[in-house]
Amino acid sequence: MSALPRTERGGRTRARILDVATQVFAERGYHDASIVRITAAAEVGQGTFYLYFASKQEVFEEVVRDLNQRVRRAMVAASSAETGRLAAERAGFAAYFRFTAANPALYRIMRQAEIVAPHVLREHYERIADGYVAGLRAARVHGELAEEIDPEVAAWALMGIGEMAGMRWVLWEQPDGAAARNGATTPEERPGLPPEIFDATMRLVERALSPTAGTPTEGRTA
Amino acid sequence: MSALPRTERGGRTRARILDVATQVFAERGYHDASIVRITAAAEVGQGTFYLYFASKQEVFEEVVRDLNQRVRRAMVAASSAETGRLAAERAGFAAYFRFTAANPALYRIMRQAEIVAPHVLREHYERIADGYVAGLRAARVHGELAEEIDPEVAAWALMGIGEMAGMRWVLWEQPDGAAARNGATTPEERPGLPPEIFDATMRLVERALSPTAGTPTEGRTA
Amino acid sequence: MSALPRTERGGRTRARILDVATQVFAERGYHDASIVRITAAAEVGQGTFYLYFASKQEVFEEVVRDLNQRVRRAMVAASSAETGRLAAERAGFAAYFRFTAANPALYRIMRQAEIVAPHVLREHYERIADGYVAGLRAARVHGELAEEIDPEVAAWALMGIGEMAGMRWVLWEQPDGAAARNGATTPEERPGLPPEIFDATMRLVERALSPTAGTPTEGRTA
Amino acid sequence: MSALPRTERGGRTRARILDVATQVFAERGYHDASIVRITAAAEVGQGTFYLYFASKQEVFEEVVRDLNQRVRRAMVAASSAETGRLAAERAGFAAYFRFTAANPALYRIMRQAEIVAPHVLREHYERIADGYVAGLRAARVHGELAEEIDPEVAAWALMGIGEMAGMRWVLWEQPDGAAARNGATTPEERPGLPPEIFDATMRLVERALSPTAGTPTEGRTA
DNA sequence: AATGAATGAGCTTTCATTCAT
DNA sequence: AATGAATGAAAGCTCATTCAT
Repeated sequence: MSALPRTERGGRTRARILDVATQVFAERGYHDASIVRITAAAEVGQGTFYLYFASKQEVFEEVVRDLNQRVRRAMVAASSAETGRLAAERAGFAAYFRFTAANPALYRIMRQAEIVAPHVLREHYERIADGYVAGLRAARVHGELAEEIDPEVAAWALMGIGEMAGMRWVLWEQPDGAAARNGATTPEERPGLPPEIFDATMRLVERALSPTAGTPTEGRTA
Repeated sequence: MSALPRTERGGRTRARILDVATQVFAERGYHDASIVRITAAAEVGQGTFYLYFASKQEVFEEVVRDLNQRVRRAMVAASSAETGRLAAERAGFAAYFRFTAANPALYRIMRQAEIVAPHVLREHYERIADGYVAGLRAARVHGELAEEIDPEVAAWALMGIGEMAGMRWVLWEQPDGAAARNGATTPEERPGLPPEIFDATMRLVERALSPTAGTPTEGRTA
Repeated sequence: MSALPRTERGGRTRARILDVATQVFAERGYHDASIVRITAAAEVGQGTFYLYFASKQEVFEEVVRDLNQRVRRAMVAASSAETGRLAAERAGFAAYFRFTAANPALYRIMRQAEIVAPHVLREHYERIADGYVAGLRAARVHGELAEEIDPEVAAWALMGIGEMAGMRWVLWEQPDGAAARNGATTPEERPGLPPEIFDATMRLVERALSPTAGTPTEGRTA
Repeated sequence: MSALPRTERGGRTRARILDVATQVFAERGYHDASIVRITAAAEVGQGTFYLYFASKQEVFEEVVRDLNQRVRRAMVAASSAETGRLAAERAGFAAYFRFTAANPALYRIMRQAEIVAPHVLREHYERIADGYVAGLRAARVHGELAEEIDPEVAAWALMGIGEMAGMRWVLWEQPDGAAARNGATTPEERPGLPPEIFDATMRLVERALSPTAGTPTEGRTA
């Protein structure tokens, strides 16, 4: 049976296993990610695994929750640095792409979650959507969101756009070194998405949401 | 070794296996969809499977290609019935949701493909995107697509919106019998998506793409 | 059930299967030599196989008997061309090596027979031994075999020497093109064994058997 | 993955599996010696097998190497107890037959190795041959080997004689209880081969090798 | 005479999990 | 807290053989 670690040393062991599990799940898929492999990579015995996690399924769910927390924190951090509502949204979007670029595990693990742990996947999407909805409601209050737009529907649309663009231009391009081409150096500046794609995407998003649609936004790069 | 069936009887057997495999993969996931289960459901011997497919992986890829073909055909059929360009796009979108509602297998199988057969998944998305791009280019020619919108980016955004909305409002709602609640009777009228959601989504899409953005479209139901 | 072929065409089919089976058994071993592979190589349907052989085991035994017949014929033909008794023996030996060089299948198939069809293997060795025994008895009558030598024991010793030398210097050397190095052109002259090894072997054999032992034989090359 | 046992308990388990595998391979042949059968006979779970051996092929090779080591040790032990060179050779020969009589597995497994693990089989023969060559070279130095005899060729001839005689008079006779008939009691005295056959064989060998050939040796029994 | 579709037992191998130490 | 030996069910896949055509 699993339990919370009682000592600091135990805490470190548990964290190491969780970390390694994330990588292994992402690289090999849930089913090929055997406990043997995970424990070997974490340099612990197989039995040790079961001190901290009740089952393979359980680590997987933990991994999903962990990733969800991390990506949401990155998005919140980025958007709360902005003052304008849509500017905040744009910043959050960019943060999402950056996270994806830095943690391709996110995608691959979420894909698996559809089968392995559907309820946790649902939570993942719902929590991100909630963040978008909150942001859009705030924008609405400030008159920055077109009246005819439903924040709920818009939130899921934004997520879909982000996920698909992330897959297409971040993940698939990654081996080609797209990020490097951007010439950006600090993580804050690295957009994840190629800048022209990011701009085109934001233009589309802003046309959809902004009350003053049709007015092209300035071509800022995220 | 697998081979193409040489007799009509063989052709029927192969088709039955492919069909059953689609269901089983969708219901249980690639890993739990054992050959034993597939062949039992298809009511053939296990060896028979290997007359027509070289491996489990191979049927899976075949299933993905088959679904891709079917969904694209449904979309093309629906949109080519319309005359206006964006009307065609709207019709294709609706067809996608209907297909999703009728074949929830599509989603679940594509999610798995990310891990099981990434190159085939890529083909799947690229082929659908190509369809959108072609439609949007045609719309551009007729002045129905805003100048500042990149058809490529828009295509992937549309796919993302469709996929996310389909997951959220078609798949997740399905056990609740949402489709039934709609009161629609013929498959043509069944929108897949609840009509108010479909409308809200189309409003957002049309704001994003149409040159006359900001002008709310009338609330047609797909 | 299998039956003897009734037509000439059937005879050809059966012969083709037997021939192909010999090759496939030699190349892949009894167990990896599947009926599918054999029939495919023979370009007949799987069912056709069972028109001529009752089972896989049966073809194998037939193959063993066939090879035994062929190697004995080669040996008899070679030795009956000689007049001296030990000269005949030497010629038979050489024929054995030549056959081995030309049909490496012989070895590989006999090795398998130990497990797959032990009684047929026994027959194989006993028949060859019988040939040697007959030759040695004739030599004894002509005073060409030392009194203290038991023909039965000598026969099996000769077979052992031939088999081991064939394995060591014919089979194992074969990829190195040892036969080619000999510069011999007609099959009759090709010794199978490198000539210096063949001579050394014959010297040893003749010392063992000849009544005038210790008298080195002239270094003829087979 | 297989690994060396890390505890004493593991060492015992591995040894038991290796031992049982030798018997099962000899009795049923490589192919019919299923892992299920081996592990059942060793009274361990199937998975346990794979803790110590990577595959069926791997145990088989290990078994071959193990047998090779044991038979060579038996031969060396027997021949190093003798002082005369050819006496040593004779003692080694006898040891070989005794080993064969006590471990019929040797033959049956080596036959299989031709197909299953040819390179290991080759090592097996080469190592034994090396032993003979060393012995014969030493005999040559002491003037106990005829000048015209090539030690290399003689070594392989001796192996061939030993193998064939062992097959014919040890293995094939065994079910008839030949060894028992010999009336020998201690393993040292049990010749493996019926004494008259052993003597006849040694006579032949000594004629072939000894510089004073033609001089019948006294009919000592091994 | 010839075929190829169909079968299911049986193979090797993997893996999450338990437990004694 | 940590380990690694042990397990056995279950997986994917092959194959000799049968049989309807």
